[in-house]
Amino acid sequence: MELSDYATHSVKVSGRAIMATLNNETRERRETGTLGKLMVLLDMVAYADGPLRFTDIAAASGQPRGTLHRQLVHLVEEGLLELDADGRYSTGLRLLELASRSWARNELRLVAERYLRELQDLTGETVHLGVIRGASVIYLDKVEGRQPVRMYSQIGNASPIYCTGVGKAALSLLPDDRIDALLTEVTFQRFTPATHTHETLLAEIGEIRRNGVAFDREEHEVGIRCVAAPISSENLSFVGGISVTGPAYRLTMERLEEWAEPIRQTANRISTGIRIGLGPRP
Amino acid sequence: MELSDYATHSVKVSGRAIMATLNNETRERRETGTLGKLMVLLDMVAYADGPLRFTDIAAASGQPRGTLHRQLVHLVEEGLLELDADGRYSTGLRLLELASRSWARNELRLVAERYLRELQDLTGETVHLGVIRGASVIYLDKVEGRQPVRMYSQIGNASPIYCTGVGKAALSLLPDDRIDALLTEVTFQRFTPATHTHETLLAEIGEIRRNGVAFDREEHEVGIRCVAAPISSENLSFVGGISVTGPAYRLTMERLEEWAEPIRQTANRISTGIRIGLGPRP
DNA sequence: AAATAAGGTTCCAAATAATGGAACAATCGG
DNA sequence: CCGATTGTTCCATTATTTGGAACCTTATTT
Repeated sequence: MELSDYATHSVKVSGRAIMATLNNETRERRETGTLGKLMVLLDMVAYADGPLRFTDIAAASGQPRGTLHRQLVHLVEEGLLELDADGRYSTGLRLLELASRSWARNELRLVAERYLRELQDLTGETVHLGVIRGASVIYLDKVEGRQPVRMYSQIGNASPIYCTGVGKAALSLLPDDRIDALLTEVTFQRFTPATHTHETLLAEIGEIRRNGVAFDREEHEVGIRCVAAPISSENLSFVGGISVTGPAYRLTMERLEEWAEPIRQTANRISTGIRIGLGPRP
Repeated sequence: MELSDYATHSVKVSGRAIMATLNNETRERRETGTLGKLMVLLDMVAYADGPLRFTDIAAASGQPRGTLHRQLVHLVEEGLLELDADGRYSTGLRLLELASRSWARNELRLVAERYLRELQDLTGETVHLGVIRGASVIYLDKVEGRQPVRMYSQIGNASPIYCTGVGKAALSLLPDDRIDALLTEVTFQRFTPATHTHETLLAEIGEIRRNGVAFDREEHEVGIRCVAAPISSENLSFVGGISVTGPAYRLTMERLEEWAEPIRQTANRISTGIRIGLGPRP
């Protein structure tokens, strides 16, 4: 009942749209056959507001019941979905298990680890590492201060590219045509009075390119500011960034300016580390 | 080169074996068609020691090159795998993204959250929440002390059932025939001098049933002890547990005994919370 | 520099798996 | 107890996957 509108829309938008891989000149060819169909279901369940019943999924996916049934059985057998006693589907622990492996071995994360910590020590604020995927930033790691933390919370999270420090910093590395291509897919949602529009974002990109750092001036959330600097592989096969984030009352713009230089330096070190293939032991 | 032996074996063992769902009397029917084949590949990459090249995967999977090629393309298109500039495959960020959603919404975790924190406050030590999947314990959450933490590290991690407090506690809830069924799949690896064998484990299960708590007396790692208590849904459709873990020098057996009662109580509250469907707002 | 090998990719007829309509259970509400 | 709703199974049809072979492309050898 209250689950009846997990929005076919937002599923597609937040879930699948992210799929758009960055270096994909020839878009529109996600012919992944059987797997593609299953992933749509997985997305739907993952991005729903709560567990979904068979009927809900049937309605939203438009698949005939017989087909859907077998698909769900397969997903459950593989542990990608779970079916509880009340007949409701939610995502399976298998995902967590696979992601945990994936995360633990991620090369960028391993290289960046110690630098993030250094930045945290220097600033005392929360440090993030993120990567661009499609028109979103996905956070790969986070080092918080002394607080008792909800660490995982941000990791793996996907945020819009246009109102995060990491997103803007990363964008600034891309050639204009790629930026344009990316931004056509984006709908600019106004999170705060300071959130960018397409035009103001493009204007700021120029500035970011000159400075080598991007600021988030409460553009995503009121009361939250950050400084970020870009990271990339040599051929831009991936781009991302690191940022220092905190409450506006503590992070005045003056203070953020002070941190610009160390952030830029750290980002450069990470980029270099990636390029020369520094393993987990730099 | 150095990747040539990512062990077809350990892939199957650590990866797929975990799939064995608990309440599956009629095993041996993992007919998941296309999806199953792709998951084997995903597992292989996820459980390898590093990125794999096409040829490595081809050799290990035994698939003809043409077939394998298309399968990998599909996995990459869906973001489940990533192909770097050197032609090496590793797991994709899509997994992290999905798992992050999954984790954030997990009902058990949401119910348990505040209780874990309470236990952390009481003991000052690290508290874990885990669930049984096949013959492994998968950690769902972790609350650490004041240290600057590597939070994610343990979450999603799969550990053997027979040498973890949570695993043993959870086992103790199951009827003997199900325990037997589970343990036939298990090879008892000797991690420390105190690690259980099949026989000693069964012996301890009786004791755990009487006490309602399980101890890990340096059975998985020398110098690490823990107390754990079991959690379950009404019909045992899932079983798991919570534990308090720490260094042996601080966690004497006397101290662990003192915590037995609070842990038992907390575990009971969580079980009740689950059963009456307490949402995230208890 | 040419020849050879190894690593990847594309093609296509044959084999296999997915599809979806319909018939069949099970559960629910009155 | 009936009718409605929800979930499951069956099976001929349709679509996808398969795998061998031919084909590129890059390293390696002579």
